[in-house]
Amino acid sequence: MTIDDVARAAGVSRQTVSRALNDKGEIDASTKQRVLDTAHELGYRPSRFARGLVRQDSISVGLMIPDLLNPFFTEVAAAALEAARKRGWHVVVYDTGDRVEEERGTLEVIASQVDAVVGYLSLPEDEIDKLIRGLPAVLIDREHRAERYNAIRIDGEAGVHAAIRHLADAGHHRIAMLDHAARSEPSIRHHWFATAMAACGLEPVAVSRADQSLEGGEHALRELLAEHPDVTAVFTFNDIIAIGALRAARRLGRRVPRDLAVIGFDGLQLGTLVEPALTTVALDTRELGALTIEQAGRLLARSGPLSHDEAAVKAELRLRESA
Amino acid sequence: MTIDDVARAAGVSRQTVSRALNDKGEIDASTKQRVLDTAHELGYRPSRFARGLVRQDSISVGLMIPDLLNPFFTEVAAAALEAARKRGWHVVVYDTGDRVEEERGTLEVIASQVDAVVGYLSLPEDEIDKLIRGLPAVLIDREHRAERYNAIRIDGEAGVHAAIRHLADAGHHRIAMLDHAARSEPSIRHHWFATAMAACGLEPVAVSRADQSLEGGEHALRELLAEHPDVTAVFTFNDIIAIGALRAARRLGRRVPRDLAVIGFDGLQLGTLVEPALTTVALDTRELGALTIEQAGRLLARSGPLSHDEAAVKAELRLRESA
DNA sequence: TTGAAAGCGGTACCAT
DNA sequence: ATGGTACCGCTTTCAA
Repeated sequence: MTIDDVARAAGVSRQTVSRALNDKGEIDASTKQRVLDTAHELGYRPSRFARGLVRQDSISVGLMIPDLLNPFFTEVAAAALEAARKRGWHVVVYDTGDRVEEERGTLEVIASQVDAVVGYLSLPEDEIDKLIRGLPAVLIDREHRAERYNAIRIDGEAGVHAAIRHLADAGHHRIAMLDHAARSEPSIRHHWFATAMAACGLEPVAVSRADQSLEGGEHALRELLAEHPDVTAVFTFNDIIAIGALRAARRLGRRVPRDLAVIGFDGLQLGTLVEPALTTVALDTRELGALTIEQAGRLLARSGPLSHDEAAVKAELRLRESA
Repeated sequence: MTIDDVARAAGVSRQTVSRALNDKGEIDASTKQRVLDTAHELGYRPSRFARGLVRQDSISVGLMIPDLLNPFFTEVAAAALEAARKRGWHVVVYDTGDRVEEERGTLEVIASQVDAVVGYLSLPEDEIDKLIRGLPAVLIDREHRAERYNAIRIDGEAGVHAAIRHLADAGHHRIAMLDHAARSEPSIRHHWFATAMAACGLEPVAVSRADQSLEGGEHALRELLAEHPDVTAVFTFNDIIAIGALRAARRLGRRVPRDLAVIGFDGLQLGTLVEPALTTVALDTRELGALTIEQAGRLLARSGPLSHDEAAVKAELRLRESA
């Protein structure tokens, strides 16, 4: 079913069909109506590829998200969508379910579908290279693993320092961290935590690892407190883990923040919803999304990319109730 | 920058370039390498449109979501993405921010970008008609407003009946509902509520309207209880409103479920997270997503669409702690 | 107002 | 192993 079929059925040339469909002038009203009618009867739809080929507009970017149901990634995705819409871009979203095979498969197929890829990728850089073959890419939060690709960094150093300082000022000196358990190396957030502790003249009581889920946080806090009952404050890799910890604390009968102070990382809206509201080192996810899209735009336009400093979003301490 | 530029630069024909890029056989290894190198130097990327034009594969659907940050829609989106990925489809996501203006603008531009649209649309059908001009569309949860389009319904009748029956059996007879405030007409969920109440021989104490937000639910419950202090149970339009109500109840010093029973609708994961966990009439969002994509597939294949009964997902009472 | 022809940027088929 | 040519389905330019 092509434009020619419609033309034939309506007894006109295909240019006339094109005119009718695209609301161009220079066409008799009755002809137009007749063409429109036959097109409708035939159930004709113009090929988006043929159209795109000739009108060189419309940009679409692929957005890679590890798990859309994780509220943090939901916020990032929403922010990226918003920034893209302002430019009239289309965003093709892929949820890789945190599986590298899915990442691979998606990247393999993505190259012929979008003009750029943005988002979270856990594959090593050389493998990404092979898969996307020059497709412009903007990776988010690669921590120390972003060498060759343009990445948007999350700079939580000052925020974490402020958080630890806040705990220290409140008299806490038995402080622990719940880091994530995904990769074998400690996270960069842990690094910030360690230097912040040192700057306050404090020694971490312990650093446990938690799955990035409510249950993960709950479980990890229970274990932590079992081993170190004297801990009075915890800093966590992210808000999800922190909220799990909050729940564990409540079930253990520890009152937050009186018996145990909890500080998360991310600044999720979800944190305002729990009781007590979560104190956290907050990220501006909308800025993160905007920067990501901005960087993609620069790559596509081949104008200079954002500098190392510009390509970062700073996180800052947001005091609520849990610390 | 086209395939011809690369061919010229490498001193070969464009077919040879095509072979090199697509890993076809029948090409000298050294030639291939030379072509690949020049392509890389030139920063050449094949046009996805030209490619799509000749290889007629790859389907992409537009997914319209009113507000991705609303956890319910996040779940639906994730479910649709999952179902689409199983078929190898690409999903272009549009967050309309609950504004009809955005809906219009998106639909207008979408027709030349995707093979089908699915999701939530609040525009009236005749306006949708004009905008998408025959693009296959699957609307979700149009309640009673879906006449001509294929829609996936949410059938909560039995679930709501079970919920009200549960309340009645627990001795509640002062029951109210917090409906949504979006449209002027009462929701179909309200209709189910009303018939369920009647079936139990009960008379609703009141039906208030709430914005679909935590604050909306909180506010609405306060007003409701101010006017009708004798209410002992509420059924809400959705879980978000219910969670807001939960918060209001706690702040008013009403213990849930002892002083006030609360039942929501949707079955959000979020509801397991609040304290007490929310009893709700739960929807299988994954099934909803799967059905939506399935229906889109049938429309594209021009095979028969799902029947009225098949195109529905049933909601059922999920007892947790709040009632 | 309408139609013929020339692309848009690729891939596939058939020679060479 | 490589190149010539047709063609994918549509829009734009130019004549008629």
